Amino acid sequence: MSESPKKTTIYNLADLAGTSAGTVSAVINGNWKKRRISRKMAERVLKLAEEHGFALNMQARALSREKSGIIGMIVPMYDNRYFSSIAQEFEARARDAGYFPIVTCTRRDPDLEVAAARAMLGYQVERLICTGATDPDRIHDLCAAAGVPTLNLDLPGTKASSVISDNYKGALELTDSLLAVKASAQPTVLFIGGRATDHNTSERIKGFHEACKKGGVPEADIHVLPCGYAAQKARSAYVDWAKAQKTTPDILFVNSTISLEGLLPLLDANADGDPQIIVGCFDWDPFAARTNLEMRMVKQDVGSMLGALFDLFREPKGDIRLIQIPTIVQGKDSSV
Amino acid sequence: MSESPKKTTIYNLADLAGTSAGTVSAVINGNWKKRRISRKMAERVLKLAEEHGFALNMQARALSREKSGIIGMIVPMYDNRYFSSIAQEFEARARDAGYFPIVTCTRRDPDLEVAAARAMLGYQVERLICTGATDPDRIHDLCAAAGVPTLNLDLPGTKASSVISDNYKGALELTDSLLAVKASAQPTVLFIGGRATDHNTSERIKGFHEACKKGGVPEADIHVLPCGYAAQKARSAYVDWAKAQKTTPDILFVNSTISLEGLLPLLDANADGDPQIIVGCFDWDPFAARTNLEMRMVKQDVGSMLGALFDLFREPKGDIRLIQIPTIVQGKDSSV
DNA sequence: CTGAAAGCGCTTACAG
DNA sequence: CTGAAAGCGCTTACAG
Repeated sequence: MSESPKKTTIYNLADLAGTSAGTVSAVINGNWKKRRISRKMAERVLKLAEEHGFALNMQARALSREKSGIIGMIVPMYDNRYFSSIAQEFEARARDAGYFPIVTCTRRDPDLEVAAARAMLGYQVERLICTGATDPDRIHDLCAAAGVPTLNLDLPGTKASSVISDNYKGALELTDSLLAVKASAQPTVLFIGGRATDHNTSERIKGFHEACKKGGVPEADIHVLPCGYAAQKARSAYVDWAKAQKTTPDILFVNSTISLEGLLPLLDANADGDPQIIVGCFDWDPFAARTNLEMRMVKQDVGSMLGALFDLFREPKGDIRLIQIPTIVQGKDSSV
Repeated sequence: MSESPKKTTIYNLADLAGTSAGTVSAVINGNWKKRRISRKMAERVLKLAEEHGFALNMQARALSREKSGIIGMIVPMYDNRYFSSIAQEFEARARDAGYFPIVTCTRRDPDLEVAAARAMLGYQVERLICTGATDPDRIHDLCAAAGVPTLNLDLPGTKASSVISDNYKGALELTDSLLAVKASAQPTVLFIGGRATDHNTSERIKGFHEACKKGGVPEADIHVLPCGYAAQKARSAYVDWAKAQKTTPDILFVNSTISLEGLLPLLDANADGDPQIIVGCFDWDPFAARTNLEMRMVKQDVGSMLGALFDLFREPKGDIRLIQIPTIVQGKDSSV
């Protein structure tokens, strides 16, 4: 338990044990049977390592082995239930697969995404998962030049395999369930949030639109506002829309809990006097599911998404695949 | 833009530029004025680096410099607004301070905490932040043996400085505000969740108790159930308590949103017929704040906490300090 | 059963 | 203005 201020190395251990660094290395790595090192020596080395709080320098090992054992993930943000559960699942699975996971959040900023990818390459990640990346193909190119395979999650790319939710179907089902509540009326429906240019939002808009059409909502009563995800943007887009329309929607499809967070105060106030707005949200949050609003949520199946992602690792690297994972619509009474 | 499958090194660049590795190194690191390298050469090297997507091998640099530039944080979980915002803030500030942040979540498992700390030491972190750690002192010892300074966040330790919320005062104020709602009645009050052995929970219980006493609640009507944080544990502890008492509490102090998540379905059902339970929660969540319950929440000031944490870095390493950051009680009408 | 030595990709005095 | 060389802490054929 010597409190040496300096780090212990395999050379120190070798001196102490009266052996060579190579032997210590073999013992520490647990292949002393292969090296046919005496059990006695192995035990001596292990004991010394323990006593000195020895931690193998993984950077040196990585340099020497020419592989780091690190797997990286970039993610837009943590502070939201969807992405934070992705990060949490990723960590657990990466660790189980024998990797050391590092994750960086890039605040949906394309430049930060690239900077983060570069930094990860500098730290020698063996693979990189791009989650919700604005431009995954650009990152793919960067990584490909360094021989690092990438995979896309949540938002697809064209140059590497992707695992995403079935956004079209999820949005369709969610919209169906919202329309069912207002079955008799002639509702005004509004879709709000997200970026029109991103694949997920455009698929969701398609599903939303399709359901509206099938539900007999006239085109004139269907409104779409892909104003960005940020809470503030959703809020002001909603306010502006309501002012221009001189009314509130009967049915509101909110594209992510991030946008919902900005809208909530407005909807809440409304619930007092005006007729109740039926709200749907693409993304789930245990507390949002229990506000005093008439609320339906789409839960993305993070467990299956990450399962599929890690399955792709084992697959013979063949063609680029797009895997779509079904989502679950949570009604007011769904069990949590 | 050569798509070499192999990584480019400073030697490759040196060959290409017709110079030496030392020179390339100086250019890449931006101290070519100091090395008095010709602007011409510098530009040539930079151009080649760009063309080849060169990424300096940070592991090699770390080995050579004997410092990694990495700062580590362990955190119990991501999947909750408090800890995920801590992780997010930490990342941003660490990056601003010139560090490369890595964070690992340890699921409140003491063994995982130690394993994570060891792994981080292996990756040569220069400092380690222990957030909500069960046994921060043990981790401190581990790190101290390797010459790595630690700091505690959220939960304090005795061997390194700590930044935590003012748990006593926060709980006192929250309880005050809950009692104010039921000012006239003779309420039964229940505190639920957390670990009696952890500093935060015990301080919160003290504050809770103090407020109850001042509020004139007789001891017999004050109940405390530190049953752990997990949602399921809180749920069954509550059910058992209610069964034994043959009643529900009038005022419920929930120790963290994690526990609240398990309780919510029960409270919700209750709201129909029975008298409304006044709920307080130590921790804040934007959606939990807007359920149909009578709810008050304590928001921990994550920004100030991390500010204080990074301030400690700059301080001359002196005595061990315990910094307590005030919390904010959010009522039903507080702006978000 | 074990050791000496080269090599991984950098940095940094040192020498010119 | 620039290069040669040692060293950071490992791993891994290779030799014995």
